[in-house]
Amino acid sequence: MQRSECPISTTLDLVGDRWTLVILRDMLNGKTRYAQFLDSPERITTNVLAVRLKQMEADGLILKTPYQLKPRRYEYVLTEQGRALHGVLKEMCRWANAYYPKTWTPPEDFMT
Amino acid sequence: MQRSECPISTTLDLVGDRWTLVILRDMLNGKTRYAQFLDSPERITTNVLAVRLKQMEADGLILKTPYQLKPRRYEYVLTEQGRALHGVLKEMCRWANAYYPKTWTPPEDFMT
DNA sequence: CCTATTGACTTGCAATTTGCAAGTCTGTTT
DNA sequence: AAACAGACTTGCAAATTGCAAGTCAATAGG
Repeated sequence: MQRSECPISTTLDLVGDRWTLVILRDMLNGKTRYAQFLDSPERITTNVLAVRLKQMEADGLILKTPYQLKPRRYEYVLTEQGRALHGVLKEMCRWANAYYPKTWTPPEDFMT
Repeated sequence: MQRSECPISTTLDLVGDRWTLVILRDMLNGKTRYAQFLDSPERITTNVLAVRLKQMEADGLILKTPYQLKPRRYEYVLTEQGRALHGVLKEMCRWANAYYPKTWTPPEDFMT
């Protein structure tokens, strides 16, 4: 449900919460599995992770695919649409590095 | 309270909600006053606007200044730190325009 | 067979944020 | 006095988040 046709509010309708872009960061950095996301420094909780992943899948940002059938195990991979949010995350890194000097410097390949 | 020292999560600790970047957009587009924000197409509610503005001021993104003393009236202006989030919003416009074709095209000067 | 393990969630509860709608407060102006 | 404008505040309910523990299904191992 779109709040308006402004591109900014449209984007925020999908990713304007505390966690979605954190998960996207992890996926851009190669994480695909449940336990990997749980292991990030921000310590997302399982209920929030589950509901965010389901929403991201519904929004077309990620795909949930089985990586093993016995027992059935899943991984989550970015779609092209999800991957295209990389620019937003890069700009966030630039901003935080400028105004919060204690923040980590992102790997060079993340910023290219 | 920072979740981690990752620049992305640090940024999201400040702007990772449904409304802060919508307000920032309005301010980048010249809005400064209460009624102007209330008049945006997304129809923010007064309680959310009030609490978001207060938080943005506390975080150093905006300044609340009186524009008139009788009766006392306020306006909100971006700090340099707040203005520097423009890049994030530009990337959001690019993303939404690419994947949600019905979204508005931002003014050229917004994207420069 | 039973127990233990792993991965992927789910549940119960409480606090916070959001949304709806109405209201209050202050200081004017008419 | 009543009306108006601006800047919030309040009451309520729904949604999101956070904490902690739990459940479920399908193994694997003894």
